[in-house]
Amino acid sequence: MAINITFPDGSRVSEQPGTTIRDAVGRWNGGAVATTVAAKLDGVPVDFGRPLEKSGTIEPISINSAEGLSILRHSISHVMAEAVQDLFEGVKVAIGPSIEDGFYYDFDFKDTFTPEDLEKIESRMREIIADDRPFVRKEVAREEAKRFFAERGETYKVELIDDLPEDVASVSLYSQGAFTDLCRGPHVPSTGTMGAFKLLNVAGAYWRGDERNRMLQRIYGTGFPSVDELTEHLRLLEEARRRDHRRLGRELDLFQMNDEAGPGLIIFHPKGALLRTIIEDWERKEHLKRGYDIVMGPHILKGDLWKKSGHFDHYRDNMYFTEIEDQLYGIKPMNCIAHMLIYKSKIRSYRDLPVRYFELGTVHRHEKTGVLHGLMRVRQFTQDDAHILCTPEQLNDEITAIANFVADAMKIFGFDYEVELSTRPADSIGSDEDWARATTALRKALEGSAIPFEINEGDGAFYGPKIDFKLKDVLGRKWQCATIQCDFALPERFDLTYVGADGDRHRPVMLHRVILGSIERFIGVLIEQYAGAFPLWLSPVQALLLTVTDRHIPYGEEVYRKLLDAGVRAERDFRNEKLGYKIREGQIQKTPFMLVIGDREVEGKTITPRQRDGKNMDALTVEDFILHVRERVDRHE
RNA sequence: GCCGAUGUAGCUCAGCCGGUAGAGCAACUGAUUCGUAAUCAGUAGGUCCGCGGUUCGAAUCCGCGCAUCGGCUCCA
Repeated sequence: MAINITFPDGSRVSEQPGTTIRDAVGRWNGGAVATTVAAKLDGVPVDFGRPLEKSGTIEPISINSAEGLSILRHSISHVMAEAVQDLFEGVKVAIGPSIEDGFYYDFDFKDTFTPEDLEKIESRMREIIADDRPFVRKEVAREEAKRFFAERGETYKVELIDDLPEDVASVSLYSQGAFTDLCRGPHVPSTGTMGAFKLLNVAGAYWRGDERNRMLQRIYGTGFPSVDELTEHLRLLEEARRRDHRRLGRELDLFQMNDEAGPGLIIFHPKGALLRTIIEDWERKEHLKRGYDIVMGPHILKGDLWKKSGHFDHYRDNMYFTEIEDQLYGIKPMNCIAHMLIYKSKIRSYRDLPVRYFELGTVHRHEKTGVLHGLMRVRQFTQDDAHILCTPEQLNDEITAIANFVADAMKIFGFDYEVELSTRPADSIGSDEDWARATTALRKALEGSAIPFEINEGDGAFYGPKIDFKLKDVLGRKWQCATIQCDFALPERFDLTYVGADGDRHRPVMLHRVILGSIERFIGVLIEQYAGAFPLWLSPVQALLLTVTDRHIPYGEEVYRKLLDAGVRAERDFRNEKLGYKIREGQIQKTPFMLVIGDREVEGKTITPRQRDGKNMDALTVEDFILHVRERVDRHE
């Protein structure tokens, strides 16, 4: 009896049961077969060679789609696992999924894999690919699969099967040649369909991502349908290395990290400190404009306060402590405590709310050595932190205003971002009702502004749920910067109150929020975003003055003076070097403007700006140049 | 914190099987006074990450520690 198959374009064909999807697709559109790696049968991804059993819809998955790419990479990971087991005796396989930029497979092996091993594995993979072995799917009973892997000593697979929900009666196995893996699939039809791949590096990874478990060896690789796409991806990796803020930070003389000073501590050089000052000045201005008050708190506060706040019980491992005259003091990892003390300094009326306390607050957090990374992850950093105390009724407007603030800031710096809502973690304080209220408030504000978001279960702060803004840089990498946290717990613990219109005392709600997050991290992201070529308004040096010969120095000094007086950040290179040499150095430093001063300029009382893109502006007076710079700085260019 | 790799001049890197350290760029000095990405010549520069061990002798081999890099866990 024939069955009816519907394709995405609406066309229907009649097929005999047992016909493969491949054949059906071939009859529908012969051209599609070559680029198809699998298909969705009634919306469920399955192998291209799967026989049809009943009527339904088929949607081919192209190797050029995101889903197809993921299937390809997953298949490559199986081939890699086979190659590894071929080459090395006693390797156990764990898991090997496709990931955003490629794939990995985790192995348990007594020896360690070296970069040379990766080459050997790649060669063996090419042999397997040349064999063009089909990926064969087999559905077996759960117990049979367990026996199968137990006999082969594949204890990780046995554990995976044991942990399946009880109602799962059977699992699927995929084999290519002699290698069989527990796998949901689908896979590409055969090992001949592998596109272009490359193994990249080997790293440690805990079994099931739990640090209490055994550490396995993870081999990372990437794969693409074509060699060209692989080459382009490798070029992007190279580009990322070229933009690395640690490298540019040294080359542009922005900051250093110093072994003698200690890990995770940044020393800002004049240009880095200037860049930071520009950003911080912008922050102060923006916050005052938006109704925040600037405050400043101490770096250390008595231990009892940290006990009261819950930090001592829930955040102690991340804190540093010191002792003064037998009194325990905690070095602040967050800025909220002092802000609450400011709130408590007098009786507050509902008419005073909301209050918004802003501080460029420098905090210290103990980070494990292995996580430190340039400016992105450090032990001392400064947050553009604020705490807003408001009535429950004001909560929505305040959260919305912060989200708008984030949107405005990200626009100025040229970033896209994604939003996540993180809910209550296991280790936390406060009542269930308060957590529910806080989470709802955050969600409603996002929904009210039609901001799309994803839920990140159990990832909130210990005192409240949070909205995280993950900023995306030009290379598509994501960074956590802005965050809004809704907190009913700390106002309770510190007994913060306001007098309501009814004359009674009420509890305010506290919002913790940062816009750029850590200034250090944000600068790191900015360096990579702009590849060190900062826009004019941020550039520590906006204009570099270059003399052609020594006789132009007096006029050069005059110009330099005028620029400084006008607030233009200028530097001089009046050395006795050829112009081309000075320009090369200025260009390497990515200076927005180089102002050339020679006979023509001295005579006409002008300067000739050379832009970073290599083009010259027409000669103009210093005054006109200053106006030009000011206009562009005002537009945040 | 865990797994792995790495650590030589300011930077990038070479240095074989253990025999006492080298290049390019940068720096400094001199000459050159020059118009849009590198003028020429010379000089100087090293705790070979640190400590200990093996050895007649260690940058090189071994151990411990520190730091960095790539990941994992964690996170702004």
